[in-house]
Amino acid sequence: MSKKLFLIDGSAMYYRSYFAFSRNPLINSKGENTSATFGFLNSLLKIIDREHPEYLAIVFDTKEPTFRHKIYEEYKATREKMPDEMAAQFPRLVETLKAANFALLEKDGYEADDIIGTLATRFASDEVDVYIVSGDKDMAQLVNGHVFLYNLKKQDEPEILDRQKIVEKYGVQPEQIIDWLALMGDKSDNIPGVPKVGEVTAAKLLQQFGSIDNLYKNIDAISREALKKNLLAARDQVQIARRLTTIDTNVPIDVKLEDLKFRMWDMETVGPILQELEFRGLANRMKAMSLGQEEAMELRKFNSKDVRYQLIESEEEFDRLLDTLKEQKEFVFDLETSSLDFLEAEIAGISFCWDAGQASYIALGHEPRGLDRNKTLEKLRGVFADPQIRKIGQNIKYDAMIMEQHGVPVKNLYFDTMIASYLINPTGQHNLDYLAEHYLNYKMIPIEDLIGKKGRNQKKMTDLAAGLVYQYACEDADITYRIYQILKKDLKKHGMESLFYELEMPIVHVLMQMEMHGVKVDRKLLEELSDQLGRKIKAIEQKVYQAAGEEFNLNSPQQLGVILFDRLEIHKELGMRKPSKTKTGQYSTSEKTLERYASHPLVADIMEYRKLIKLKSTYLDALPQLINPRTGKIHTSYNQTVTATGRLSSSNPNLQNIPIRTDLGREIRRAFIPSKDDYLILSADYSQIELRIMAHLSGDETMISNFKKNLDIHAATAALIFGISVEEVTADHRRKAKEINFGIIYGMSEYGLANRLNISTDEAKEFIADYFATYPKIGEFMQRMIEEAREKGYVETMLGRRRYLPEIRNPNRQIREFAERTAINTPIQGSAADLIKKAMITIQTFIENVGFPAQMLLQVHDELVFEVQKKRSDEFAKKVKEIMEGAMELRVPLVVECGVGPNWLEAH
DNA sequence: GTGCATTCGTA
DNA sequence: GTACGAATGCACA
Repeated sequence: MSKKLFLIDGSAMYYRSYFAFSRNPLINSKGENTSATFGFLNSLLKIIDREHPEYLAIVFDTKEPTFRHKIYEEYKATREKMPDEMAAQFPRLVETLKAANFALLEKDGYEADDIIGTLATRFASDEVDVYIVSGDKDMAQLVNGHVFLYNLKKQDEPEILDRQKIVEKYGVQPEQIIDWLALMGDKSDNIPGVPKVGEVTAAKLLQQFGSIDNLYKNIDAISREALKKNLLAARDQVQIARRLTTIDTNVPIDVKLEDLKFRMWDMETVGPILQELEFRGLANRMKAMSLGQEEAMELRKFNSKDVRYQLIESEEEFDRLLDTLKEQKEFVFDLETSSLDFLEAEIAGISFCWDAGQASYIALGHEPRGLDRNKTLEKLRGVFADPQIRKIGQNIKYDAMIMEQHGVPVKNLYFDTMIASYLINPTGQHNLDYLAEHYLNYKMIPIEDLIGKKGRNQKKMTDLAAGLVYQYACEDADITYRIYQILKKDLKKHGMESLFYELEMPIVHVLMQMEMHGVKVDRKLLEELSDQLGRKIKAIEQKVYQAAGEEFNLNSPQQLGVILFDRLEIHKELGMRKPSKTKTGQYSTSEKTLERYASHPLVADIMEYRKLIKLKSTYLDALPQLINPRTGKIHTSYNQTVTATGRLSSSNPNLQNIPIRTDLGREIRRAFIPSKDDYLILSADYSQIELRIMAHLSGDETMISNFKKNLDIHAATAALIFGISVEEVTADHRRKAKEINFGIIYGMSEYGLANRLNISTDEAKEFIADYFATYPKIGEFMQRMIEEAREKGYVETMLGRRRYLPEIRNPNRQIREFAERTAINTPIQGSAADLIKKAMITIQTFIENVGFPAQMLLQVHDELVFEVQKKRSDEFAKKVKEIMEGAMELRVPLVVECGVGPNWLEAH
């Protein structure tokens, strides 16, 4: 067997690694972006693990110009500079690679390609096969019987290209690659080719003529005149291109094969660096590899000696488990169920883990049999209800709710790995599969292996035999436990213990109560409104079709645009221009665009149609379908780990976007009613919460004093920036001031404000200048947030919630400025989220401690909605107001407005 | 069936 | 100009 020499184009691999993570960069707790280093090492390990090369070298480009620049000044001239943020990671990568013993090569004046070409030519022999890892098709010219291209693929198998595969892939022999590239040019290197000649034409020409020289000798054999003309015109250019694309295989570099011998790294040397980078999984894997046990890092499967997964099917076994469970201070529990909807879900079984590598699965609802469900759950009540035993889980709210649905209350929800991961990096992923790979470098058994792919034929857990499920279920619990051990320490390191244990975990219980209780809606009212709108919509539809002269899909912005502006050309009637086009080249037909053409009766009708159809389809028709037949109520899900800022989100349905701004839309709120006869709806909302938080965070004296005087903040702002008295403030003044106040929270630019207020950029600029003159510390605050993001890599909220902003150093202005706006907005929006969560916990505790006849129903970012017994609603409103206003001590007062009524609409 | 784009509802 | 989720159409498989 030949020995293998791997020659890796390090610069190319570095680029690829960086961009693989650019959407979701890897950031360690120090805020250092480690994406490129991680990706690079990962690729390297993959190769080594798979191929066990005897020799390996990593080759880099240098910054010095090469002989190609001398031949052709424009060489690579159009290539974009490496992003700063990417360049910043390079020294770290080199440091790591050196510590891991890799042979690194570079030489001024030569590209990595040339060095690789030289070494490949020098060392390829009957004894040594050379594999080039580059991704660049230029390298195909080097391929021969002992030189191959090796391309890493995203998943599974790498692609290995030998002579035959090159011919299949490109349509030319390796010896023809140079000519082929020269004919078609290379955009990324700024080498122009022959106009109109791409991969295919170039390959055809070479198949016909063999080489460029021969092609020009027989140029008259080309019948297509245009092609011939282009070829002739580019003749000199093609010769230059040939020289540029030819890889130099005679680079004077003093390297012997023995210098490239791959020697396994020493963990003593790389270990500390990997630890600094916080590459835990990778470090484990490298350790395993260095010990010569490549498979070891695959976490042991159920049947291996270190993992004990147990299926519990008999009462005796269960009783033994229960006895041990009772002695634990903490355990992971995880349910397998028949459905993701907690009201529908049947329990298939429960897995437990309190020691890494050991887990048990209690089969309760499998085919053909399992333990008696009710009896077993009854026996488990004690441990679940025991507040001394800490419960750990992944997305524990779901499991706990199902237990409660089955009559088993769960006390002491101590640790949710999903939430912990969310706090460490809110913009990342938090599903168990991802966490397992990220923290443990372990690939979970895919659930599809068990229940099949999504779709009609997907099985339910309860359809399967327990013997098939338990390994999967035990693995879930085991992995969750291992991740828990890591994340627990991480939270401490990040200074997030109180945020986690005192805010996020306690809120889980509150959300559970809200979701399980649900909110009553008046189905009949919704149906009546729907019928009413349905008739109106039909009428408008007919009118529009008449005017258009044909029927089309009014819901399709694409078709609508064509009808309005190509067919009817309504812009001409109005003496206006066509609207701008969207990214995908269709006419914009958004509300904002249509507004401009609204004087046309057809457009006015379409706008009305849009409004009505939206209300009907999104709310009136959707909500009744989500009423649970068992409870007669709507049970939304509150998601605690999706927003980047710390807010909750709501889905299935989203009850955080029920209309309020238009009268017709508001009517939908009339359908949200108490679930009991003698109850009322209470709505409590924070007044100007985000502005108040900004006043607090900035410490701006003027704004603080405005709030302390309990002034109408927008009017007060208007008076100050326009230099008039409060009495002189008109509605228009106030509106403008309000826009600026809001705009500031969003980190707006003068351009944005101008757009919003329909004024010139200069005027907007002036407004903003006046604003900052009025509230000087607000401007300082904004600057400070941007600075903080630059220095630390993240910004944080009042309770220490973080958001990483790697884009803050992005050289692309648009991207960078977006990050700057987020740096301003996130501490404000996120602190408001912290605040209301705190209030929710206190209110829920109050309700439960006192047994108050009230229930929290909804949270809409700055508003809480309850149902409360009529005769005690005043008392409750007072208490809620007191708690919400006292949730945190700020430099400004917090103001909460309460309203009660027979439904959500009238509670406002 | 899945994924993206557009639009529009909320704070 | 921040933060979301849902309905719809449409191009792809």
